[in-house]
Parts: sequence; C-alpha cells; structure tokens
Amino acid sequence: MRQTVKALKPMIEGFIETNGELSLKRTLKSGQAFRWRLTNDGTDWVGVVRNTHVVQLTQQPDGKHIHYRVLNGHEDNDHNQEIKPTVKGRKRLKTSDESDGENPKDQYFYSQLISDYLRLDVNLTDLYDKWSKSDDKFAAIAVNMSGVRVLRQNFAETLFSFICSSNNNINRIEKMIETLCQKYGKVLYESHPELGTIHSFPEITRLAEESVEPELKKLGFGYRSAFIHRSAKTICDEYKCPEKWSQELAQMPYSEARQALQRLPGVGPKVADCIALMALNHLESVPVDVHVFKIAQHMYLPHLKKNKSLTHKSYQEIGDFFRSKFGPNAGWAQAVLFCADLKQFKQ
DNA sequence: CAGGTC
DNA sequence: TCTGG
Repeated sequence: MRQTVKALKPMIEGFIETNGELSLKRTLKSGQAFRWRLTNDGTDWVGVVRNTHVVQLTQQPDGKHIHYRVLNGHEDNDHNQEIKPTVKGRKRLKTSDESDGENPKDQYFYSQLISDYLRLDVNLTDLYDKWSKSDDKFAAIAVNMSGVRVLRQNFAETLFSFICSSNNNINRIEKMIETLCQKYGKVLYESHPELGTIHSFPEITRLAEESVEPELKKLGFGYRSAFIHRSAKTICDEYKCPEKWSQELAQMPYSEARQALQRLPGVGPKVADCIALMALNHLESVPVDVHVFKIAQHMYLPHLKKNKSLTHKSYQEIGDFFRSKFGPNAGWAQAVLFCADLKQFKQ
C-alpha cells in the first residue's frame, strides 16, 4: 500500500565499489553540478540524482568505496512500482519473514542509478594512463588530481544551469539555481536538518510560462531571465517533447548537436559544449572558458598569449588541439585540467 | 573580475 | 551587459 510505504519512510542504502577512481569532492564541487552540498560536518554529500532521488554520498576511508543512502521515498517514482522498506542496517542479512529477492533488487536498482550518474562504468585509471602517456604536462597534474569524473546529468538542468553560468561566478550560479528549484520545482524531501526542503529542478514547461521572466528579473537574474524563459519557450514550441529532443541531440554527431543547441537564446559555443559534454554524452566536447583558455596559453599554445580574450577562432583551435592530444574523450581530460586550475583545488 | 552571449 | 564581492 502506498500509505504504508510513505509512513515507513523507506531507507535504502549500500556501498558501491569505485576502485579508487572517484573523488566525490573533485567531481561534485568542480563546477559541473551546482546542487551538491557538504553536510554532517563535512563528511556527507547530499544532492539530487535524476531529478527525483535525494541521495547522500560518503567517501569511505579506504578510498575505494562510497556509501550511498537514498533519503526520499518513492513518490513520483515511475521506475519502480512499489518498493518494500527492507533495508535498514548495513549489509544486513535477510530474515526469514522477508520475501526473497526484494531487498537485493532495490539495492541493485539504486546502486545502478548512482553508478550511472557517476559514470562508474568508465575505467578512469585507463584514461588517466592514456592521457599521461600522450602528455607529460597532464601527467604531472594528474598525479595530484585523481578521481575527477564527468557526471551523466539531466538535460534540462544542465541547459538552464549553464545559461546562468555566463559572465558569472560559481557561488552566485549555485544560489540562482537553488532559487529556480525552490520557486518552480517540486518538493522532493522535507526539512533536512541542514539543507531545509530539497526541491527538484523545474520542468521546462514551467519555465516557459509567461510570468517567469519578470519574476526572475525581480529575483536578480538580470539578462539571464529572458534567456531562460525564451529558451524554455522555444523548446516547448518547436520540439514539443523536450525529453525526446534531448535523446535526438545525444544521437546526433557532436558538431550537429552543438549547432542545434546554439539556436537557443543564451546558448553560445561554450554553454553548448557544456551541455554536449555533461548531458548528451558527447565526450569529445571541450568547453573553453577563461580557465581553459589560460591553461592552453601557458601550457600548450603559447602563440595565444597575444590574444587578450577568447575569439571564435581561438576557441575552435583550443578544442581541436585538446581533441588531437587526448582523443575522443578530450572533454574529460579538459575537466581534469580545469579542476586542477580551480582555486579550491590548488595544492 | 567572475567558467559568455547577442 | 545583470549583479555581488
């Protein structure tokens, strides 16, 4: 019964093996996702996976496992019909009164969900080795920058998050996205002791409503207010089913997807590349921001030092250089170098 | 000046 | 160019 499930507040948790190939801090707090928060005196990360599941992740002392806990129930969960709240203790054995197969099935579902989000299927050791062999500079940086992963994120959240990112800093981007979720998202989890009520990211159809632009202006979104509303409206008008469109963009060749994305207001080359890399599985996409521009100038392409700012031509040149150096997953290599360049990860 | 875009 | 440090 649904009421029973709600009342019992199912607690699903377990461990996922990472083979030492995941740094939660470097992955969740390196500016690709903006909604993960450190809680419990700096030990646990809390965020939203697949825009439905409020998940708490903890890096284990052995460095080779993460513990996960799904904090919210199963309202609006269309993946499973009914899940019995059988998991309480860690690695608890099944008791005789529990029906066979239910508990492992749930754990499998959630560990798969989280592993998919973190792209744990990708062997990061192999990638780091390959990139280090083809570039000494990368190798020198990578030894102190292990476990940087490119997340597999939602399309809509990535799109509107990076529209907000233009000419902006990470702190303010996080605040703006939180505002979007609180104002237009649905409640996923109520009254977290440190984070308060946790909301989903808004539906595109919600952001397409006429009232959104003036409301966002009032909330301090500046010129991004119009970009957000007009992009949402364009998607709803032209593509009807946003989910289907994102699947089509993922199927297209990278350059075509990039071109299609740039038809949206507020989406230029850099934002389009972020979406392609983080939400459409186009791992050859190399978003070139000021950080990557400086990295390219100092480490690889010294002739660009004469350029004061990024031009269309130098943008293309840097992306092509990364792809020629690091291959089909160049965007991921860029993410590692970018992470190393952020203030918070220096030394 | 901050992870650009029109 | 919006806006906050």
